[in-house]
Amino acid sequence: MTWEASLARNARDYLKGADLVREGERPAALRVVLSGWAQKYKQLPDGRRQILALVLPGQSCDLDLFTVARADHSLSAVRRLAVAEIGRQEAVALLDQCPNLAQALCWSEIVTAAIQREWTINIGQRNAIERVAQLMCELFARQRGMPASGGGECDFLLTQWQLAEATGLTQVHVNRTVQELRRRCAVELRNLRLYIPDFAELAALAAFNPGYLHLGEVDLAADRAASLFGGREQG
Amino acid sequence: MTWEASLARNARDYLKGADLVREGERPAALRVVLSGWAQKYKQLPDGRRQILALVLPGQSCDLDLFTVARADHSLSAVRRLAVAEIGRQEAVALLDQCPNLAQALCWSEIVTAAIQREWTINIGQRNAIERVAQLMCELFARQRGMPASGGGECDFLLTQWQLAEATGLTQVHVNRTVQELRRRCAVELRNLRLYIPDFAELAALAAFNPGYLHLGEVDLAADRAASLFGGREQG
DNA sequence: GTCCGACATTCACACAGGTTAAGTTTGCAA
DNA sequence: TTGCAAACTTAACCTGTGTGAATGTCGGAC
Repeated sequence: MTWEASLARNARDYLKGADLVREGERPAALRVVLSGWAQKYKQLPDGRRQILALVLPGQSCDLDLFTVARADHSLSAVRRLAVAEIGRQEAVALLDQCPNLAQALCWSEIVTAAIQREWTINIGQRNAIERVAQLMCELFARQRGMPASGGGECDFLLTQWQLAEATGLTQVHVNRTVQELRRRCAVELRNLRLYIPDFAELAALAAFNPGYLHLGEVDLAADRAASLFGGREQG
Repeated sequence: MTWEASLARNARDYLKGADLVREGERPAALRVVLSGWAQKYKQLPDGRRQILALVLPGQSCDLDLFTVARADHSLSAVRRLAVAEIGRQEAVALLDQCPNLAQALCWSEIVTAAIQREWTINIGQRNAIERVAQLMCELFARQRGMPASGGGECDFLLTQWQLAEATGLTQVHVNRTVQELRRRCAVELRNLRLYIPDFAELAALAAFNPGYLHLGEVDLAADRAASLFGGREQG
């Protein structure tokens, strides 16, 4: 059984908002996003919700969940989502016969942790405009890498409500903020696509520093992560 | 060379505020806190600072930093601090000859990541009282475990200014908040000690749910890590 | 087409928390 | 014992963001 075959054989679909894992459950599978975005989130008893991380195609959702008795956060579909859910036994067997895979997962965990730290300072220190701009920069860079110059476009599957839950703002204030970004011609958001006329300008607005993404740290692990997960390659 | 001997031989002291690692540097050592607290932090270009995590005695600071080309955050001393700084070669040798050590570090990374997620929702969703109360609950539980009933006391080495940087509030508002907690007899803070008369009461104030600390799950995890990674990490 | 639900937008108003700037207390070194 | 810096308090004032509710818009199902 190869990795690719395992992904294909275990594919599964979810509708928008459907939970893959709920906080407190015992997660039993290793999940890899095939298409669409997944979100990690936590909720307070009264319903306040924080999106903790976004999982993009090619990424694994829950290596962390895999080793832990009870999930400390939930995982759900941002929109329609396809994932491969590889059972524990099969996952262990695959990792066993392919140590590069284990290394790749490890590297992905390290980058995920770095992103989580950046989200912490984003929410803790930046104001509304900076927060939204920063998140847009990150999502662009994670999909397309850092543009040498000028701008570009990429997928953007979040509603303004979800954007609010990810940035610790309210949906109303996110709306004001997105419009302000639009007014300044820093971004355009249309049809689930994000258009950035001048990336450097948006990055300046956000005080975006891409170091935490560890792009292009040509590491044995990083190198292999790209090929193993079938995701796009980084320079 | 045993682990304990290595710790003792590589001990080193830092004064309050001194940096052990700065963002952008290539971290070269594995660090373990012997006494005092260390803080991970990030700074924006204009000086706004967010404390990302606190490292308590017995914990390692930077397994993450160990595998990465350039540090994505800084590490400094909360107050006078003693750490063991084990050079890369020596660390690799130790991990090589003691697979349990690698497993333990792996587990510690998993819990650290879970704590980082909790800090994200703390800053993103809770109000000032809840944030401060939550952090106090966490620091108590990490030092003393969850009390079966009643309260207790523990070290608390943060100034109100640092508490502000950790919670995304201002120093002035932290002061108001701590006084409000005092007024409600939820906590007392004196001489670098935190006194909690009734832990359950403080936990309720904070909507504190200790699941994310994964207390008492250690053995299970070591087991699973072993099956996942064959008991050894990459170098 | 037209209906409907999901999203986005707008508005008026409220307030938690930020800002600035003094004090006051505490710890500790000389 | 004094002196000084770090830490903590207090106060007056301000603003970015939250709240609640109504309205507008768009795309897909039928």
